[in-house]
Amino acid sequence: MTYREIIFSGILDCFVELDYNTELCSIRFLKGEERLKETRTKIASIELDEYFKGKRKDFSCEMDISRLPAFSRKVLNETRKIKYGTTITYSELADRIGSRAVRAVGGALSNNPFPVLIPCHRVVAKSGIGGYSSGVDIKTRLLEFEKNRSITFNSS
DNA sequence: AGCAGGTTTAGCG
DNA sequence: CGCTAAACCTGCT
Repeated sequence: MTYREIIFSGILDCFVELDYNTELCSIRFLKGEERLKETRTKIASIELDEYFKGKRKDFSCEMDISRLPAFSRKVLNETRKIKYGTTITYSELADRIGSRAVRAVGGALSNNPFPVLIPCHRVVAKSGIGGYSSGVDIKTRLLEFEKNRSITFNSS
């Protein structure tokens, strides 16, 4: 029994698919042009939708990453601490978990099952934006969006 | 074992 | 500044 919800992201101009089991198990961006029907009943879908509408900065929903390798879990848990509208580099993230495996950090991020919820887009290269498994264009838009939105949050 | 990464640094033009 | 090469560590075959 698997359950699927779809929301639309205006800022990314694409649909986003959330797969649930008993818990949320994956998030991905849909590339196709086709119109899809949106459904938002689960907490993660609702919170993610609010995020895309600029009404939410952090997430309360549960994310199960227990089956991932230990190193990946460390990386993702550390990534969750990065605040809205800010960025750190791959090497800094490696430092924070007491490792020098900057490349492996990138590898762990590329396997992030919950993009946006676990803000791997906030990890950038020392010079340049770095990569993003769903496409660097998405990463760029997310960062731009958060940067502009931070100003709004602070001044309101 | 071997290999490929969402990197980084240094070295050279 | 741009390009190349090598070192770094983890996870998959």
